[in-house]
Amino acid sequence: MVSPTNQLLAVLPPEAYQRLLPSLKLVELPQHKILYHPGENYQYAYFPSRSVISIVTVMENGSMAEIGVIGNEGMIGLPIFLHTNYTNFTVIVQVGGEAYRIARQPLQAEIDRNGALQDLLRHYVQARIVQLSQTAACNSHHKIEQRFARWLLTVRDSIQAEEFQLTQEFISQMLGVRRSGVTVIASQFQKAGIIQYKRGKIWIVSHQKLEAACCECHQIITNEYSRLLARQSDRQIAGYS
Amino acid sequence: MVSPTNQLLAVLPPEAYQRLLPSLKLVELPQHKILYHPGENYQYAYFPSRSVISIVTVMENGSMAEIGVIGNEGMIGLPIFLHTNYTNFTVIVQVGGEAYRIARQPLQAEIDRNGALQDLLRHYVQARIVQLSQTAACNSHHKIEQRFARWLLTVRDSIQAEEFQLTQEFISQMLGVRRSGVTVIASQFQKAGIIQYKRGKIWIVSHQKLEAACCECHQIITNEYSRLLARQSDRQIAGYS
DNA sequence: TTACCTCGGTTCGCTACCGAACAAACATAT
DNA sequence: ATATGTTTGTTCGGTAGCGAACCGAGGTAA
Repeated sequence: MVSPTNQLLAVLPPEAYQRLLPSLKLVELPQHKILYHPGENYQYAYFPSRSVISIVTVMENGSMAEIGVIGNEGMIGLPIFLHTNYTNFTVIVQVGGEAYRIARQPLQAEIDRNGALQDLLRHYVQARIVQLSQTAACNSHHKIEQRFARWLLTVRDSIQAEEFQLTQEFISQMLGVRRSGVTVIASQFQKAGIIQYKRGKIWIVSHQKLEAACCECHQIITNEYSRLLARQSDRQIAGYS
Repeated sequence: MVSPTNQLLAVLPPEAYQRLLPSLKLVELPQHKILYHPGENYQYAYFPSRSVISIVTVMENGSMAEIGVIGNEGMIGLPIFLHTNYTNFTVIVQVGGEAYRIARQPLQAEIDRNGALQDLLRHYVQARIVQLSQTAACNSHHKIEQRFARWLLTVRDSIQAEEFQLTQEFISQMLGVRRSGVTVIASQFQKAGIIQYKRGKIWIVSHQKLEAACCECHQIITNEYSRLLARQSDRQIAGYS
């Protein structure tokens, strides 16, 4: 198995990475830990390597909506890059595991060099915007079945594993639907040989079948991430000038 | 009536604004004109002053979802700022009117000075992300009635007028619902003395009642825009350092 | 053992919204 | 005035998903 790491950090040029390295600390994020409450200032950014982090919003009527899933392709901490201190969303660990943590100041210092990290984060912002936009469209126009499939694929890609610790109750909150709604679909998927699950553990049996059950949204988001997060050198050849 | 202009341009310090001025051209955007097709490179940015522009995505099943509304508080052209050339969305003029247009190069040049414009756009990106996130949540959890009310308020704020040229058919596409669904709500709103409409023209009778019919989402987005787009001088006092 | 808690399976009636179709009112061009 | 297209009003059956409730199976702890 390839050494698990974060894709954003991996595409940085060696010099930039070396400058960040002393400030990066590998931490273990426990499942369901809340990294940021609404309005809380961002003191650290996180680059997940084997964890999945969700950004969610809680509405006045009490219902919840997940508005971002960040895995090893991304970073928690855009408010630092965007000079805006905080957001009104909740940031919660969805699947526990390792992440690289860095404090605000050293990250800011590297960004302020106007080099590769700044370029990379600009592209990353665009990728997140596309992810968000597609989520907005998907939420309103696709069925629970497709959204559930997409969500599983996203988690799979984020932690590069086919099995994870997740209850249907938790999944239903992320999808913003009833728990019993998830149960019905999960049971269908299990009968169809797509997944298997048992008391809070769920694993993907057939990746292909899962993709078939999914809407186009997953592919669109994946494509956008690969387009925008190619290596610096590639970008200098093919990119904008 | 105050001179109509764009709020982003208005909060720029005079020097930065003066540098942009020779490149800014006031253009008239006709209703329903498509500014960018999916994948099309951004050659111009637009700062609406009295127009409203929508960013929409069309899904494989043919349904449409609006993922952004930009009025005089915003800009079309984030892909230029983010160095990513294009998006896969469609940009269409929703309510025709004036906008300031600027070509990619002069805008990029001013951004590259690393001054006030770059700071401002960073904040603007954050505001757009919040807008998008709230839209995603709103789309899945709020009723057509509330979303319709919110949408009208957004348009009102964007062009600072109580009356606009919009068919129910067009509105239904922006909301991603059936046209007859909009008709029913519009008719209710008219009976309740909230709006009036007639063959493609619609006007707000009671702003207060409209806000009452709306979900919290409009207020949340509005608050975020005012927080982040305060004048440079204010931000230096209260802001991040 | 007993008790308790968590997780998943299943059912009930209900509501919002869909897709489709058709009709009526209005506007514009001839 | 007549014809044609646009915009809105209304209705129909159908369905996806809701909220609430209840049950049972599996795990954990005394």
